[in-house]
Amino acid sequence: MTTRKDPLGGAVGNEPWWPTGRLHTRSGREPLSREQIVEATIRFVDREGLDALSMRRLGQELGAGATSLYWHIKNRDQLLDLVLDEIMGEVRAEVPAAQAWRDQLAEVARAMRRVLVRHRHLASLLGERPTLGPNALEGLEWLMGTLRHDGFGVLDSALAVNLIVNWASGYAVFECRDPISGPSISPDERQASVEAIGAMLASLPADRFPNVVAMATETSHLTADDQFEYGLARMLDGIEAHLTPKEPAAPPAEPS
Amino acid sequence: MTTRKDPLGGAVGNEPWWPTGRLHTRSGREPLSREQIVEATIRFVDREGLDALSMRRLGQELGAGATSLYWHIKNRDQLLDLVLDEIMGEVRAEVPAAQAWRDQLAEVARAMRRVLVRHRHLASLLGERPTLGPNALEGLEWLMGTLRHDGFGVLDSALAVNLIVNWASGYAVFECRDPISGPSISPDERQASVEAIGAMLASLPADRFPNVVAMATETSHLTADDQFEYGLARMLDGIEAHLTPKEPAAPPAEPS
DNA sequence: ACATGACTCGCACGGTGTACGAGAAGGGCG
DNA sequence: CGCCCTTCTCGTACACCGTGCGAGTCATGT
Repeated sequence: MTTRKDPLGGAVGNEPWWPTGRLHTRSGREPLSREQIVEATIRFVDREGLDALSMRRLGQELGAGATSLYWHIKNRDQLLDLVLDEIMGEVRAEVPAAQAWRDQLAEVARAMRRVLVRHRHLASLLGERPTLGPNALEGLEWLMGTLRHDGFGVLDSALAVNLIVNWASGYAVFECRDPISGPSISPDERQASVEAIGAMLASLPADRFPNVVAMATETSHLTADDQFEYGLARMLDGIEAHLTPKEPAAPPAEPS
Repeated sequence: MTTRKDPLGGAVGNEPWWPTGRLHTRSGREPLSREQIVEATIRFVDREGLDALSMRRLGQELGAGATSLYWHIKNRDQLLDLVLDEIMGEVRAEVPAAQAWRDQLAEVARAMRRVLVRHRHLASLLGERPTLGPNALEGLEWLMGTLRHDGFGVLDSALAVNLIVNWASGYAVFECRDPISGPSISPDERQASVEAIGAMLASLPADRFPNVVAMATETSHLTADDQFEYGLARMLDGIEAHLTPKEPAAPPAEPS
């Protein structure tokens, strides 16, 4: 509400574009900000895991008191919503722009998986709370736009986008959940869990679980990328086969 | 130090993680049992939600002290593992036996979604912990067996099963996640909340989110079943198209 | 009669989220 | 200059959490 003159003639009425708030608190440090808290939360959870996250520990991470955070965020749940939307922004930021709808959907799926695997301890949040933040909506809007520009109808775009994004998210969540997968954990951790699960599967009676044992042995050379690309290809094949014969590059398109 | 025996399968070497120890009551009165605790947990969470679950409240549900439960279960996490495997047993129990692989996979996907929606507050657990319990393994073994019996190779079966089960689980988790939590169990109420979210999306600023708004309005008549069946059909189409024309023996052959 | 094993449970400890209110400090205004 | 108002931090407090520990109860084996 400060009515200060804007020397550069900015159009802002309420706030200058540069923070004019106080620079020092009684402890001499810059005040917290919501962005700072969200960033610190992501950093902390990436490093120590989601179970280790508490408001007190997060306060320590920021060199602040635990309850100081509550001036900037409503509660812990809202903080997690902000965190989730932030990494949805990461997805949106790093998906390459492709020409054809098929490549576009594939790149979105890969970017979603890449980001979730990078923040593997945050992936499980996707199963607990809806992602309706501004970044998620903006990404959805953009992806819908590219498909429509390729000649997809609204209904076809919605179904295809929903299917691809849902599947890629779910795949990544399960991949991050399962310690046997997840290429971003340290090798010794991964080795330990692989051996543990392998030993468990080996302990299964081969007469009662012949197919599971066969599966475990014959798929041992498959990486998570292999299975992801397999599913992605099958899904895009199914979508493509279901399209009406009229092809892209046609602005108007009607759902079948 | 007291050297008490406990019914849990402690000191595991290559044993599966689930408890293998037996328990039997000697007293005339019926004491607690692991099955009783698991059943009460499912009942409680279905009624009051996952956040309301605590060992003290669960003890009240059973008319027992909170710490009495710890004789039968190792800790809360193991209890949730048991709960998850129990509803995996529900899935296994109610999937109809079909003849063709395509119908078989479809019925498994539908049963998975049906059970998770029935226990909607438990669905999010799937995103947090792997499901490697005996019921899940048995169902996996059985499904792999049916596909192999239909001529699928081990690798093809594994990829297809993994894809379908992962997708159906993820879809159901997200479906259960989106409706606002509450005592609503009936599908009508659930559908109502889905429509409420659709209405919220349709009220977004149409100039900034034209495609999202168009999607929300044009898909308002779609039920969750419609979208599930759409995705299921696309996925099975993709799998079918990838099969070698005649019979099994299709190596992974992953495109890039 | 006595020991033993199978359970149950009260207590306590250190942790959690967060409501509350006291305080500190910079900016605006007299 | 003093004074207040807004902004922001944080210590304290409260109810609740998971669960380790050991004492207590009771049926059964010998």
